[in-house]
Amino acid sequence: MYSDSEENYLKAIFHLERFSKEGVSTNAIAEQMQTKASSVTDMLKKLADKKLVNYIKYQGVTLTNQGKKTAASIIRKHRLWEVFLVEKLDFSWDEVHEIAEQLEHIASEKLVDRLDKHLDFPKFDPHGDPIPSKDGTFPERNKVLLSTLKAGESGICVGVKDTSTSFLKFLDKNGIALGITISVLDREEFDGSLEIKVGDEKMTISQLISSNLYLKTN
Amino acid sequence: MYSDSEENYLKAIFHLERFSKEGVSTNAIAEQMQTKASSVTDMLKKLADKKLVNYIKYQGVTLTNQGKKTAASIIRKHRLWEVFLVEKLDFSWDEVHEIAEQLEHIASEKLVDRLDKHLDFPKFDPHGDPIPSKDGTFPERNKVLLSTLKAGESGICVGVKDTSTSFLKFLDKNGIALGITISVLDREEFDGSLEIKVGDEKMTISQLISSNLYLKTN
DNA sequence: TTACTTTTTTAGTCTTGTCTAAATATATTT
DNA sequence: AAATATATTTAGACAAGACTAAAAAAGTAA
Repeated sequence: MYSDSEENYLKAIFHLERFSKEGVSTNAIAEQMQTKASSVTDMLKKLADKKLVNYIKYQGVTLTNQGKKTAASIIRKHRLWEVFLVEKLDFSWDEVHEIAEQLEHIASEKLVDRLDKHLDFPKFDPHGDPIPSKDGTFPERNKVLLSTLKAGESGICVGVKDTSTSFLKFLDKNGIALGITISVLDREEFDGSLEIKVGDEKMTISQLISSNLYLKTN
Repeated sequence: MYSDSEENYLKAIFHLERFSKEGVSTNAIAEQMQTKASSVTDMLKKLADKKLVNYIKYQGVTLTNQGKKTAASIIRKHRLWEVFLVEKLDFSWDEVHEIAEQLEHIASEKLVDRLDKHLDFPKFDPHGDPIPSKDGTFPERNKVLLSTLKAGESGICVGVKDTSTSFLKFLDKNGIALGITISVLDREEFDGSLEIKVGDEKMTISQLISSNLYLKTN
């Protein structure tokens, strides 16, 4: 249906759209895709011809409904494959992204449906990100950044904001994973660092760390 | 490492090499790949540059050791994915080929190893074809064509020679699948047709059918 | 408003993989 | 061996997707 490259652009625009109220800029896409602005312009014209984006010269782009639907289906495939890799093939959550980047382009609706069923219809991927349903709607979850908790509060880790390998490795090394309970023992107002308890371990983490960890509180 | 297209050519040459004692001809590859002879010539030059084939103008090609190893690894991935689709996702054996054609190009050695383990190291795919090991060696199996059996003999279905969708559908419709026991009740010498028993059902099949079904006898 | 900077687009080129049409090599007949 | 047929390669073109360098538009500052 669409080329791998077209699908990657749609995905990039979809992710960028959540942060910009206006249309997404050419340069923003170029940075996200690790490519040149001129290549982006070329592709935007093609996507516009196919009615996947609304593109006005010098004004950035937005996805059409068809574009959104397509992007959601790619994200759906990506996240389902991530669940598969972690749950069934015992990969750790910091290893699966690159492989899922390839698997998300496999074309077969039946395959995706069967995979979804095989995994028992998961609603969130190993990073805690929501898996859109077939019709493109994203499930919601009550999540809050660890950095917003006060001393004495606690919650269960349900996701990360920064998905970089270095951050995920840091979490692994410190025993922080999905489902782990984290309590805030004390908070240093000067630099926003927190003293927390993870399982039985006490540790101090910087504001940068705590503002990239999502918890579910009760 | 190699492009999808390069991998597909290697696979095609690998399969064709088993039938021709000499080098594989340009036209044979073109037919197998559903493309034009001129496109094949172009690609053969590229593969020769990369030391994957031995190519002499007008004389056809053979795979180098590197070429054979690469082809075997692609076939390995293809067949492991087919096992996965049938065993884990409940696809039938006539539906999996196209999807596996896509999955075979996913690059991740770790993924293949984990998949192999997850499937409990299968030696044959759902069509009964051998799955090469990591080092590229193919397992052997004592198999014989149904058409070579005499009246009174029987065996267990372990594979097919013709893998076309129409043939596989015919088998499905008639209750013939891997692991099914087939007995030869009578043989008509005039046209080579056989009266056979499949489970509790008696039926008559043509020579064309019986010469495309592999059985394991004891 | 004019001058300067940044962003975006255009124009032209490159690579990969494909194609058609024409040329050349090999195979087969007579 | 010459004539014909078939197989293969070459030459030139095209589409997709990316790039560089230059031009044009938009944004910012004096």
